[in-house]
Amino acid sequence: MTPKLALLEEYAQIARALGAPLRLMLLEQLAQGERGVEALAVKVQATVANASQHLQLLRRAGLVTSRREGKSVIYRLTDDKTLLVLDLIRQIAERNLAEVEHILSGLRDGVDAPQPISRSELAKRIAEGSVTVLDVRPQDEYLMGHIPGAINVTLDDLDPFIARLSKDDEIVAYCRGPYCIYAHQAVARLRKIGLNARRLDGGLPEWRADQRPVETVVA
Amino acid sequence: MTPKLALLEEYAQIARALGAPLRLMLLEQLAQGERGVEALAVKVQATVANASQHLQLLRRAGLVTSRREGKSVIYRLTDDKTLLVLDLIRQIAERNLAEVEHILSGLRDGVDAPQPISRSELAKRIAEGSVTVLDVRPQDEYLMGHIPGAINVTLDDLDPFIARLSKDDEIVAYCRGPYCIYAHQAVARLRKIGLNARRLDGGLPEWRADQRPVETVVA
DNA sequence: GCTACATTCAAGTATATGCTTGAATGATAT
DNA sequence: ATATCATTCAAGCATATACTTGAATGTAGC
Repeated sequence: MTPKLALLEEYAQIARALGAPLRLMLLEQLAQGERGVEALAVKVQATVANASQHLQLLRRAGLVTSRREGKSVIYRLTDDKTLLVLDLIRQIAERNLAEVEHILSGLRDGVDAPQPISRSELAKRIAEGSVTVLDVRPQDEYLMGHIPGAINVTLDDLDPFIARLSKDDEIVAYCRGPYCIYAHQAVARLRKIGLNARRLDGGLPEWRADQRPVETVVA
Repeated sequence: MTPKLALLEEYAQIARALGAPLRLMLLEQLAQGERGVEALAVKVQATVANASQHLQLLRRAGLVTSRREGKSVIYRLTDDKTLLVLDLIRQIAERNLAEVEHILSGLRDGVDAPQPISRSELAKRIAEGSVTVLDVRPQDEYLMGHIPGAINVTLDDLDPFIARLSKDDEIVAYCRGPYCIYAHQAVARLRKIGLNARRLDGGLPEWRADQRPVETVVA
């Protein structure tokens, strides 16, 4: 019976690695692309030492790997399946935890949002030129890669930007992925003033995983 | 930023619920079908109070629900997606954790096992009558449901049973699901003595989830 | 070699978790 | 009502985890 327990302990270790908000944020960042420790620490608003410790825990669980590059250590996701696990957990949470439904309805701010648009649908609309795509992530993440033609507008910049949109435009917003709520918030605000806005299903990592084109701004 | 953290905390709670071997065993049992607290406690070799506490934690995470039935409380899985998460975690573990590979190779006992047979393939072979199916779970689980025609042989009973098998038979063994190692062990022992044995991909819950027929022994 | 810089390690503290034990609750049957 | 049974609660202990702080390690450039 001992090998069975040993195996379960290994599986449990992976699950525990996903069991802290800060580590989920780190994984969300790493889903955008590989990063150094300090950049990650800034993004998740933790001290460098703390971020480093969490990253090492993720590495022990096999979820990330690291390499040295000069003075820096660059971390990246080991396995794309990790993103599938995170998305499944989110689905389970939305279906079974009243608390989650409550938080999400708060984000919707009394506005009824339509179903998210699928990535294949969005690709078609982009080809037709019949859609305005908003990337609501911070600028540095936008620069590292975004959906071709997408306009980078953070939530803070949204109000001044609204003047450039018309009620006739179809607007699609996206951000980091299933855990990112910026797109929810942006859509809620746009719909509240009568604009035709929807969320994209998934974020940039999912778009990229579909082998769809990604535009980069060269530094 | 507070709603984001609140959401992540909910997701993390689900992940943490999967972060203890005992709870994984409870979920494995519940994947076979709903059960009362005491039956579960016996199966996972824990005290009733301890099992009850773990079950309550799983319930808080939304992974199981319970109902009262007379004096007993019956628990069951809330969402079939939970099994998908468990299977994904197992896949990640096997790909990325050297420790897991090491444990599994110990189970194989120096024997090279072929790829598991798929469930659709097995269904075809059963229809042809060209396969001997072994259910290596404990008898009570076999009685509650098994693949039609499967023979119930626990690992303890395997040696006396071997005489009834011939080198010409194609043998397929299965047990509870992806976390169950009985089938690995049975296959290793059968192959060691030259028999043509393979494992089924997944266990009874996966077979059932495929809408395939399940045979029950009425009490 | 010396210095600067990014990351990791080590120690300390507060909090959370897993398990045990024994008592409390809830439901049924007499 | 009382007795019985299954489950849950409550308290206590040992261990694990999250975060902070300050020191140690490793690499690059002078």
